[in-house]
Amino acid sequence: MSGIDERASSLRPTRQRLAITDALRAGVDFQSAQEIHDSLRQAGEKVGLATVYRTLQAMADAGDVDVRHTPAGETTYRRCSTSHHHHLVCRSCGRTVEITGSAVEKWAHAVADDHGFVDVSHTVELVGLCADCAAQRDE
Amino acid sequence: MSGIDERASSLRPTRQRLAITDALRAGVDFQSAQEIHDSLRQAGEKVGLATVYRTLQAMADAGDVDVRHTPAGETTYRRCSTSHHHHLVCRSCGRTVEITGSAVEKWAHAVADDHGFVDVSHTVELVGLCADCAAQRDE
DNA sequence: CCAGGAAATGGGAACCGATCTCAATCTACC
DNA sequence: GGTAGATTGAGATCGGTTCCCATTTCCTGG
Repeated sequence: MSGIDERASSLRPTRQRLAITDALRAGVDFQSAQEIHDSLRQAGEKVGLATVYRTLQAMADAGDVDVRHTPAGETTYRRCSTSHHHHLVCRSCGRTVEITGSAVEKWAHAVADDHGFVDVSHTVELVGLCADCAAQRDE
Repeated sequence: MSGIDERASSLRPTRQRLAITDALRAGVDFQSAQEIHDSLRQAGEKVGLATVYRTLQAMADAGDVDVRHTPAGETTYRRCSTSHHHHLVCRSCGRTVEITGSAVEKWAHAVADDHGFVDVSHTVELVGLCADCAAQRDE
């Protein structure tokens, strides 16, 4: 494994890979490998679980998809340049608020630029205590 | 498991828990449960692995520590309000740059405030391609 | 100070997501 | 059409985490 990565051209467009790409396109949010495997099964496509894992990993390496780890320890994937948002999660009740912050986007881009990095994606997670849970804690 | 969480007062300050708190205090960055378990062993403290996991989880629930999932699938912990920085990682060669961005900190705080959340911690990860790897890819 | 009972502990089994192995299959190209 | 090399898939395997349950520790009331 050399440090230099080959062009992405070594990926052959097999039926399985196209199916996985489709599944990613169909899902609006992050999906786990197993979820994708399931939905492919239901769609009638027979694809091995190992293939799903391998393909998603290859895509992640190539930068075609973003990767995210859920609190449950699952690895989830989403195709790049999807309408893009972050989450604010309550650590007590799990309530989730979607955030779209152009401020972070700009910041991320600026920082990356500053260090000569290109093609940068980012993951942001805010975890706190929502108003209700905070009130309960303090009473 | 009711939706309403009890006060944190139900945590008894046992020797094991104090040891784990110490280990968290000693480490400057995120540590996995197993790393903490190891360092406790080396320090002469006999603490079961299950206890380490349980305690860290309880602390995370109570908001005393931040949780982070590494790409390798490990769950790591860091005590809150440690001197705090983020990483910019090259997805090809793994080069890492530490970033301290007061801009994000402010943004995170503002967003949380806006939604009535308190005691908010955040995790930010920037993944991209460093200048060298980008040059190699394009040649 | 002591007994009772709930909370906490720890070792090992169980679980689950992810990876690896390897023979069979398919695709691209000559 | 034929062959080399990439790809696939079923099952074994691995590593991190959680569960189980008997034992121990700690708090509380008497």
